Amino acid sequence: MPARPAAPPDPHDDAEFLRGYDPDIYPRPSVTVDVVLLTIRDGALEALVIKRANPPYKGRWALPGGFIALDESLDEAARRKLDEEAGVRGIFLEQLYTFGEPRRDPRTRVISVAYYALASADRVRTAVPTAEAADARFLQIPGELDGTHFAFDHKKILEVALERIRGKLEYAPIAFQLLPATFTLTELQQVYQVVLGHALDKRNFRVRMLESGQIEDAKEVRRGSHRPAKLYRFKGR
Amino acid sequence: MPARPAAPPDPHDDAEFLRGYDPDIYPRPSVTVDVVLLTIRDGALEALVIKRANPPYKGRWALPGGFIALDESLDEAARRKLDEEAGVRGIFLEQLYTFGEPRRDPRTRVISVAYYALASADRVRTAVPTAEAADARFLQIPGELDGTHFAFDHKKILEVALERIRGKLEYAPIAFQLLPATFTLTELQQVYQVVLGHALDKRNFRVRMLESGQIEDAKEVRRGSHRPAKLYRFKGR
DNA sequence: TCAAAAGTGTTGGAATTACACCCATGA
DNA sequence: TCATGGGTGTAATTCCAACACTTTTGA
Repeated sequence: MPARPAAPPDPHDDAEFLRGYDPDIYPRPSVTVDVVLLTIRDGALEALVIKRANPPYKGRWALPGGFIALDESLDEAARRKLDEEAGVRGIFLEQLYTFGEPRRDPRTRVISVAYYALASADRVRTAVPTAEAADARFLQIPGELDGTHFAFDHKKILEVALERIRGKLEYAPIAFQLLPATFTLTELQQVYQVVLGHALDKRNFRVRMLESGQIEDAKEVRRGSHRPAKLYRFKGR
Repeated sequence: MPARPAAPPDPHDDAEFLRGYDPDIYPRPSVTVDVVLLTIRDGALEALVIKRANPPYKGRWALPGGFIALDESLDEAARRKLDEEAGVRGIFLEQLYTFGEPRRDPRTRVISVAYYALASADRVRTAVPTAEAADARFLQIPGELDGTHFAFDHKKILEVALERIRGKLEYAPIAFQLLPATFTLTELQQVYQVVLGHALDKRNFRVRMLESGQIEDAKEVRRGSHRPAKLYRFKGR
């Protein structure tokens, strides 16, 4: 759901207006983006969190994110933060929800436009250490949500992200974003199971996927100490 | 998806931090809310739009909305704008999407948190005239979308709202928000048809609704110059 | 030969679609 | 009595859920 550029305004109208315009007639809040970066590792859904090196909430876990620049779009800000704080580029990213309770940040009024991003584990190696981050790690979701001390309302953001991705999994082709370019049907099924939080029937799952027309045979196999598995590829991207 | 209040921060940590905090170290954009107020009148889906009395985009049609105050939540700001600019209170309201392209407002960087609101026609009489509004009217959606000159990216916001409500109609009980407290099954069916943009089978629709458990018999009838129709009521709200 | 994961069909029930006529009322 | 919208059932099809064993490989 990306925003399109605005239609050009009537030129005479705006030139006239802009001469006298003072942006300070309305109070301005700070605006941040926060990104829920989700991946699957070791059969579990994980989200990147960063330990805050500075107050407020020093020592607590926070989502990667930060203040937007005035010349970048919200999507660009989210991608920049993903790059700077997680070292990840070019992955699936979508706006989640905007959190704007007046006291959600003790410093001042901060409105956070939250995003969620999906990446396969092989694209997300180790988090990049920055001046702001005392530490960074992947939290198991939803398993470690309750035992962790979060900064701001970031627990809530993670919960909303989980809810969104669970709902969306059923009708949108997003599971593939959590896998490398080629994958086995068992791996795809594991993505569904881990996100949804319950087991699925193998035979029904395979028929459903193959008949959905979303994937195609990659004409390769993956070998292990067992029967080789056919590899598939998502038809999009 | 309402935002919950943030968890309380560590007090010592924040007291220390706040003494030296300068909110101006990061540039701050302006933030507005814009509300897509949808209703159904004369068998058509309509959205309230307001003709701008001042630049920028003077004379073009815009959604009700405006700058947020620093001590109100985003939801509160949207409700305030609905009250001030449409004279409507207490209706269904949900966050839609946040639009933040750098040049979407020619004055300065403005980020708009868009909402959509649903109301029955009897709750939305005439729009309230304000200093900012040269005129206000209900636009037929999607019919009049293309022939109308909009301010900012408000056409895009309307399109996203329509897309959202269409998708949501199929799994969430929102159709009732567009009807008065009691309604006939034919009226309910019309809501679905108008939003989805295509006809539905009457017999299938009725069975589906009655078996869904979402509505109950209001033990009344509506009379006209034809056979009286049973009235129903939404079980929630 | 064994362990490990891959791969494969059928059946019963539920849900969905298509489809057309009679009913009750007010004018 | 007629115009208007209200109200009703059935059959065919498709979709979904439950269920267990054989195959292929590497160690």
